[in-house]
Amino acid sequence: MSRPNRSRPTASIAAAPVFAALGDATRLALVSKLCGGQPRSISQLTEGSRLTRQAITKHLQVLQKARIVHSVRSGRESLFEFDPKPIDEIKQYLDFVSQQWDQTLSRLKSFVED
Amino acid sequence: MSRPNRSRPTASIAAAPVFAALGDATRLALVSKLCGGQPRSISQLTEGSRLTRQAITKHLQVLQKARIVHSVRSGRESLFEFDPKPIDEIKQYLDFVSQQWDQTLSRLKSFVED
DNA sequence: CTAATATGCAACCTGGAGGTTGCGAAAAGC
DNA sequence: GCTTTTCGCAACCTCCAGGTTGCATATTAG
Repeated sequence: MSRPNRSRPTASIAAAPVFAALGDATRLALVSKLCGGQPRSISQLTEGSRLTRQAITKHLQVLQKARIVHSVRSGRESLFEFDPKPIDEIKQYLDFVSQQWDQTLSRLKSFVED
Repeated sequence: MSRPNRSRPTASIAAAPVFAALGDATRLALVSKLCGGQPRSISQLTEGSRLTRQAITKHLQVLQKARIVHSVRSGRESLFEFDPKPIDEIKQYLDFVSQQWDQTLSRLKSFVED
């Protein structure tokens, strides 16, 4: 069988859409609200913002396409709830990057100490 | 003095530009190359890609504005090297999000067990 | 039933992201 | 000195993200 191939960068390029979804202050604020666990309706999520409900709706759909969030219809309102998997995945990618960099630093250190 | 104010979401909205900088497959590939520690010139970084050198240059400038990378001129070529701080910062934000979610799960668990 | 609430859908606008080409200038090779 | 390399700058193009307004529809309240 092929190598286990743990977290090589080529595969992690799939993380780009998740990063892109988080690359907006409005959407980051939405994630911060929803990761607390309580599902909230679009109107509730619009409440604090100066943006329109439709703008917030579009942002929520971007988050939903990145699977960071999903919606459940309940009566006349659609409730959005947080989904942790994509964020765990990009954390793995960032850990890979940090680890590569730390290896560089330790190689440099042992070279200087030599 | 004002509260220590550890990692509340409002402050972490400053992470949005860093996420945006990582929200592109080309730039993710550049980061993956550079986090290995070896500084590389623009031509070297263009080598594998199907894009133009100027396109790669623009991507590098985006990464540089997000402080994920910085350039040093050396003769006729400008070498880019990785900078770990912004990535550490967004890792902290993601840890905050995961932690919030985990607290929700444990609250739910203790409620069910009750 | 009627009114208020919550949402969906569609058209529209604007700015900037991502990419290209063309040209000029500085460094290095020969 | 002449020729490559390597890069920077600028103009230009296309497309979509982000935002708005307007209207239609379903659901709940009274």
